[in-house]
Amino acid sequence: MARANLTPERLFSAAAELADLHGFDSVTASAVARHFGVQPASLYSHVRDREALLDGVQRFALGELGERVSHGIAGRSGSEALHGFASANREYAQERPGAWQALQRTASTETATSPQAQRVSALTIALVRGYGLHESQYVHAARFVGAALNGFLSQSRAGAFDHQETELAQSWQAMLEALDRSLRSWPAKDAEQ
Amino acid sequence: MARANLTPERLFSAAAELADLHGFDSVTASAVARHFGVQPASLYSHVRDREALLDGVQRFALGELGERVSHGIAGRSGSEALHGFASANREYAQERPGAWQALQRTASTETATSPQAQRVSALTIALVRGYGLHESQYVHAARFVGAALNGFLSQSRAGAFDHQETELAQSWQAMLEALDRSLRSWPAKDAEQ
DNA sequence: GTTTTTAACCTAAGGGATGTAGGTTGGTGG
DNA sequence: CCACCAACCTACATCCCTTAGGTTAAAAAC
Repeated sequence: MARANLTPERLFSAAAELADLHGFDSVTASAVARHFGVQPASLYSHVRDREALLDGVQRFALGELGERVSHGIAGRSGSEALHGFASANREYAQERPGAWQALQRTASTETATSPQAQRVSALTIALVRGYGLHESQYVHAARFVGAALNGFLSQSRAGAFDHQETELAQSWQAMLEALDRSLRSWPAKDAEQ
Repeated sequence: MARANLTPERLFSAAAELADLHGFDSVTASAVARHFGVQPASLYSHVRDREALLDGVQRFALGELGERVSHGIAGRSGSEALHGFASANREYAQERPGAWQALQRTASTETATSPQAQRVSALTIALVRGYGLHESQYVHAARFVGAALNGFLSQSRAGAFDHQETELAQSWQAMLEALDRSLRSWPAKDAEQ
């Protein structure tokens, strides 16, 4: 009986693929085990429990997103970087729907402090820095941008928007313009206020 | 054996309570049945399956949110209405965390077309109308506002923001100001563009 | 009030998932 | 080659979901 050579990393990426194919909710220890042709109990040599498996998928997805975002904003600033950043997010959600959904989970401490999470965070800060904001405002602006983009993608996927494709693209565009305007007019408050 | 007098509505609101107490993921047909002192199989006289149960919780939550938002924007416009709208959302997420989480599900067609969903949508449109936007822009602005607020609440809950309470409140405030600015500067495009 | 009907409940059953404990064995190192 | 170890398996207990058919409380009909 040759061994399947499971590793946590292989589990996470395979689970992400399964999520893309069948939906994030369908990712179970059993489904992943079937994918590798082993018994479900075998996975517990590599991950503590299902929660840890899904956490790992989340970190995997963060890594992929960070890669795309990094490319999307490379060499750009201001409005162009914003468009690159936003497109990277949107395309990831479209091309990796199941993996993207993993990002919506409540993050474990391990994930929240992971290099992958910190990379995405740093890239968002870099984006808003390109608008020349006061440094004390970076974190607020970054959260705003991240929230708006992710919120839009989340709500469009969840069916909260009654939409046609063209109209949705217009709403996306209008949102990017709104974000751009608000970033360009961000007040120069310093840390004293 | 007296009957428990189950109805779909009672199931949905009880499930929402359980979600608040134990987390949305813990809401199962079995848990709800235990709450009412009946066997799990009995629930299927009232809901088609677990999915339908969770859908109902979502509509229940939409109803509650709509009620709060309605009060939050009553008699207000512009920035004041925005603050009322945002506060209603934030307080709902804080006071009904489990029910709020039900809102993040992918909506069924029944839910997306429900009176509750349409009310929340109409209230959001009323909010942006108060900024004097061109009518063709209502839907885009409404989506932007809804996405930003929900995205922020979602990410703060999910641990995506490394935060302290004071800083988080400042980010929230900064976001409201950013939203206000972007709405006040929304371009007056008409439908031809 | 009594009887009949109906749908709300129950039991039984089958299938699936999760995770622990202990056993077996493939692969590595000496 | 042998010893060791961790990766795998089996067995098991517990829990969940849902269907089919049976029982019965409550509503409707007389």
